[in-house]
Amino acid sequence: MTSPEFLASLLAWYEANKRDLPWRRTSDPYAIWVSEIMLQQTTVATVIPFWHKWMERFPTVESLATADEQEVLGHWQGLGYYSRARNLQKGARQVVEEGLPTSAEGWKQIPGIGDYTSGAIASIAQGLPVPLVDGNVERVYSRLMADFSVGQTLKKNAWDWAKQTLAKDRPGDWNQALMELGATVCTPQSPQCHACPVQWACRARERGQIDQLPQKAPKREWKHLSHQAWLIVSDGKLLIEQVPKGEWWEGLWQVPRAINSESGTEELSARTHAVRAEELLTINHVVTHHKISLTLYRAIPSEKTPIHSAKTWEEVLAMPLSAPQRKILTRHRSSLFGID
DNA sequence: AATGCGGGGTA
DNA sequence: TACCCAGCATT
Repeated sequence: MTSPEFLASLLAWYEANKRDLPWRRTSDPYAIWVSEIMLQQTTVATVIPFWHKWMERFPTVESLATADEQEVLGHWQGLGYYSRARNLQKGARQVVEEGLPTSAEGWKQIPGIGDYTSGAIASIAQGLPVPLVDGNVERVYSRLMADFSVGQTLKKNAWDWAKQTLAKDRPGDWNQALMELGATVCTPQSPQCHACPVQWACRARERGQIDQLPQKAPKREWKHLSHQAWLIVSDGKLLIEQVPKGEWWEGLWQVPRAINSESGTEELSARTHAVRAEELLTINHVVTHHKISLTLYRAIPSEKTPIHSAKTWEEVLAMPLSAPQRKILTRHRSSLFGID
């Protein structure tokens, strides 16, 4: 498996078939770092436009380190998992203080960087001989070696294999070749085995078990959540608030929201000094293993309602909002004014 | 080892 | 709806 033929076949295939991704046109460790963080649990196609906009606004570690957090979150809006953005800025500040890490272990000390990302930056941006395992590598490994294990066991086996297999003279290309194979040929559904440069080395293909690998872990149960949000309009402006620290969507903005219950209604009433009126619409939002039902109500402000902090529709929609808030506000506005 | 994170595109 | 994406941090 670690034969010279195996390494040479995959590397040659990579050279001839690699996608032209924007972060492959730079060797700037910061630019590659940004791409790797964005690519955590996020597809390449989604990331590309965000990466361009980010690099335009925050072209250097210094520019990110000194940026306003609201602007950082704003540029992340739509990518999700916002702790990635907060950690990226923390990391930028750390690097400005201490300099760039010079090893995978060093990168791992930076918030938001774990086993995969430290290996990726060290090997791709710095040419260091360290392995990596992501979802692609795990799948490629499980098929090549016909490993039917699941979860942590599969992950550990894949790491052991990646360490042994690593092409130490070209670690960055090798790691990307493995991931590229998984992303474009050895795909989860309908893998293109006939186009695979190492099909001759694949035990799952030899045994006709490609469709059974990798083995899936049992899926988790859905958790159902019900939230309510209040649309408090005064003089054409909406009352909004920043999500407090420790809550979901911390640091983003929202129209006042609580769980959809008696106590939630009381809480919102106490917080906004408004009175809940008619129901406007409900949206469903799915994230990870949660199904969130969010209902928007109109609410009537009182004299004590802090309407001085209200903002126009345009201002609100320009702020960093959580996905469900953006969805429900956009949908309601279009039903009001017939615009998107 | 399991879970929280609180997204999003695609078949 | 199901699947899963260049995962990480916390418990």
